[in-house]
Amino acid sequence: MRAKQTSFDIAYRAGVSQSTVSRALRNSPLVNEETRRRVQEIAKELNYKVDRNASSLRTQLSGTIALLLFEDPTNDDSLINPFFLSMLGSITRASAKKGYDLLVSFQQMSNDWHADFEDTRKADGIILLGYGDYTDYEEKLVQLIKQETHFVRWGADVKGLSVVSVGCDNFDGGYQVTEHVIKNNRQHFAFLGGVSTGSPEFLDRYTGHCQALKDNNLKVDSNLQIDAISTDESGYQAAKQLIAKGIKFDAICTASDLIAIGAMRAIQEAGYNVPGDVAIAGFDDIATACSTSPALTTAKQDTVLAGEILVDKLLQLVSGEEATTQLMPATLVVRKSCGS
Amino acid sequence: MRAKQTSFDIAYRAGVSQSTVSRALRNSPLVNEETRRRVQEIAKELNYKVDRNASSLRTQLSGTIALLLFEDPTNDDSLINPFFLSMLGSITRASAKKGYDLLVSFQQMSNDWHADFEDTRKADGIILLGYGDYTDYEEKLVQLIKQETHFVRWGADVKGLSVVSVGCDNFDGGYQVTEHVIKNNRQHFAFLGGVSTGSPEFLDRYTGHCQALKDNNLKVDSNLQIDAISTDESGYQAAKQLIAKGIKFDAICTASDLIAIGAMRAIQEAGYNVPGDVAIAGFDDIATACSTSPALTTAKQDTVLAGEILVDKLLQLVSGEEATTQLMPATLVVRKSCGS
DNA sequence: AATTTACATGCATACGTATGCAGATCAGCC
DNA sequence: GGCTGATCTGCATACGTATGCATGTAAATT
Repeated sequence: MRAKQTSFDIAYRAGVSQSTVSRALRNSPLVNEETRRRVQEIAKELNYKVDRNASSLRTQLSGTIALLLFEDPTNDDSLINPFFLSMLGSITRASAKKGYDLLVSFQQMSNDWHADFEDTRKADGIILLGYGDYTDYEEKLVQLIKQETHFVRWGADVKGLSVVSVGCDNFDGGYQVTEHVIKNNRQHFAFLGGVSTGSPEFLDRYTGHCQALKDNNLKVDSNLQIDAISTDESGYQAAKQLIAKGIKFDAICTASDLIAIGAMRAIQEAGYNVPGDVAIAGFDDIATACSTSPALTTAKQDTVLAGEILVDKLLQLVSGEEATTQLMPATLVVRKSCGS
Repeated sequence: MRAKQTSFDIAYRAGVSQSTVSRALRNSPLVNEETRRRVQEIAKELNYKVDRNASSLRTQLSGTIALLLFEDPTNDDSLINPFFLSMLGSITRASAKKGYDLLVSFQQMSNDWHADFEDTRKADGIILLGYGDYTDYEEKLVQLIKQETHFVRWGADVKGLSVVSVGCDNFDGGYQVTEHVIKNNRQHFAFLGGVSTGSPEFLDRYTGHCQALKDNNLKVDSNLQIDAISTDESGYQAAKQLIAKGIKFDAICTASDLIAIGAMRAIQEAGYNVPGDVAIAGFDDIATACSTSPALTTAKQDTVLAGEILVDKLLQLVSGEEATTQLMPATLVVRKSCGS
């Protein structure tokens, strides 16, 4: 029916050549003001849109960013970490703001991302999102660098690799939260979240936590640290394990809000009052954090800002500029779960 | 450095023509078994990937699906309804399974989606996701149909339009949940969720709710129905409003989990016990639903299945086949918030 | 008037792939 | 041996755009 319009159709209608149409639509200074307006008007009238494939083929630029999400494989497939979903939302908005489309993909570590996205010219650059707790992750990054892939990643800085990372100051976040809880007169701290096996992010949060304890002359009891991955179920189990140990504690710091939420449930089911008997703190500030009862005190990672920075840095790389790793502040968000 | 490989490079290495390479890689029966294997081997070795733009330009097929999310503009930007995020996840997986890429975009109603995605050849088809509670939404659909856009939408069937919709049986879901609560010996029901101004989905849930009441000889008190949009804050406010009315109630059904979560908070803060004094039921079964305290009884919409069906139907349309509107069952998920 | 300059347009082509058509090779058959 | 048919390969071209180069025109300068 309504056959697709090409730049030739516009050219015919406007009485100019196809070249002029192309130039007019891209606001080339080469084309006369009056001509430009006429062409653009006709294009608008006919609802003409540049064929992205032809354009990309010619310019070798796709105008698209690929967002690769890789999740903890120990997680249930259907559950996507809400923190990353929030990042996804902000990245979508940030790229739209820059006029880029966003290709979203859940990825396997096994794939060759450069080949899959840059060689195919599906995307100009890649954003990596996910906790970096795989053994072969670093090797993957090395490969990407060698292939000169344009990419940035969310997460802690990777020592020794010239990778652009945008991450949150996990150490400081863990420190702040813990210090806040200490001020609420807690002395016996537990920590839930993978440390030995977990992601570097979790480890940093734990390290910050421990530092805050030390700075306040409190003891770090490794018996009160229990591994957990970032699901509320895992937090629930970890908390039950913790209770079962029978060691006294009056505060739980966690490596993520999901863990905290699960822990809170376990603690409350065990008959303790939060924060009366036990203070519980999270990390991330996911949307749910303000809907728990009591509302969760946590360290906020600003996902909106993070999304924008990731996109900005990636586009810098794409356009051949340098870009630097950046650490974003974590902000203490005080709610009810740790007292005042 | 590592210059991009083209099919000509492969052809040269394999000692055949570019045409043969193209055919071999697409598994054309025209090409000799032995040749095919050799070509594919070399391609793999050189890590060659077909240029998607060139391929799409030639075939006029993008191998991409566009997912358009439009949200209730009354919502805060940064908050994305977790139900839709869950759908996004399942749609991403479903399209990957079909070998399609997914372009994600938050959309304004004002745009011409056909022009933006099909005319640009960025996508072969479109999936619409969002509550359909705008006045100009139907007009938008009419336009899409007229433009012969390939699209499917999530939501209730649209009467009078030949649109492929995949939606949940909201009426039945509302009915089931309400009936379950009634069986737990509740008599005075409140309902939170936009009815007059809201989406057709919310209205259906309410209608099912009312029908269940009637079938059980219970009264529908319109004073106990309060509008709310799908955020926990809105649910919180609505519940406070409800309490302020001073009318007796022992059960609250809601149009969404987020509303239920907000309502639960308000109810608990007011000193009531859930479910002892007041039963609270949700709708959707978002991830958070099992992490509230008490865990939320709700009507589950199977997002994984929904995502697959949406993608399947869209691809049917893209390939020129017919596709039909489909209603998916809602499943009662009994947890703790309504008694047993 | 001749020459330069500035500006605006068109011509021709390349981006990398997919495919219709023609040609080549070879087996099988009368 | 000549012919048909089957099987495989290559040639040539089109998809729709962007851009280097050449061309054309009018104004400005000498």
